[in-house]
Amino acid sequence: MTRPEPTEAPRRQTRQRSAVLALLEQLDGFRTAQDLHALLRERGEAVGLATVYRALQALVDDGLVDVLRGDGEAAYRRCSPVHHHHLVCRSCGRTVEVADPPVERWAARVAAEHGFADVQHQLEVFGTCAACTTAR
Amino acid sequence: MTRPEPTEAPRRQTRQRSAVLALLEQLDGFRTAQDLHALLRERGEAVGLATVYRALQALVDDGLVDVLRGDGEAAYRRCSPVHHHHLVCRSCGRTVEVADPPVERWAARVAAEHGFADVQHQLEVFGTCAACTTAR
DNA sequence: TGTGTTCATGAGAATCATTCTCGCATGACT
DNA sequence: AGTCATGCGAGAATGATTCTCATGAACACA
Repeated sequence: MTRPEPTEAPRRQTRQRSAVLALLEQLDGFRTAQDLHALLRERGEAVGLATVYRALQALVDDGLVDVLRGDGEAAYRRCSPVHHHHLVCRSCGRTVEVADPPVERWAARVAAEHGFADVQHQLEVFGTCAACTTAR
Repeated sequence: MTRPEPTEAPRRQTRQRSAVLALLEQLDGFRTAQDLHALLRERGEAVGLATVYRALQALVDDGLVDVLRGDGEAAYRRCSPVHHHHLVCRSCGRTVEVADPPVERWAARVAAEHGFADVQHQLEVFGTCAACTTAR
């Protein structure tokens, strides 16, 4: 009811897509597509930039990766498939996944009060992590 | 301690900036810079696109306008200067400002638990408003 | 109210991330 | 192995935003 998925596209497994996912698995924090592309090249994995974008989109569609839109460029991160939010260090990018049932309920209630239906919400928390705070 | 504002730039009042702000006052919902530019031209207000961007940035810096980054393009809206969040209709763009003390506390607590300092958060709720729901 | 200094404007070029095009390569399935 | 749709790569195209720089307008002060 929330996700009809009419044209269930058969996803094909290729070296490039595996490489992108594998790289994301090792990283901890949000990275831009361009960053990921550069990292792959450094490691000798020859992957085109357009392909990185396509792979990331596919992963996002499959719910394996989350997107964060900072100023101008989008950042991606391997995430758990259950609904959650992020606590992101604005200095080093380290990220913690956090759940918050109260916010879910609050969003639904406020939306209902104003007559809004089919509600979604996005919540991100930014701060400076302990390591970065002491390091300065 | 939260806003040092070291180089308090003297903001100059010009016809163009007033026009942008005046237009935003009349509109209800988030609009892109390009939209605003087009609207101004329709109304006979000759304003350059670059100037619209500059004016919007200034307004955002002054806390008079809020930004929303959808896919690719940023949207702007005249908002109250107190901290709040938005309930946005994804169909017609109509927007309601909502406050939520519990979320504020929750964000602060979760951040503290993970050792994060200097915390900020962004929360937006999207849905379909009553008018758009019945109109379909 | 004149006048100079300084900041703002505008047209178009430049930048930058992202997407598209299209010919070729390669998975998946028989 | 053979077929064939799907994915890939390089570079062009797109589209939003920012920059450049010569000109114009605000503001402070005499």
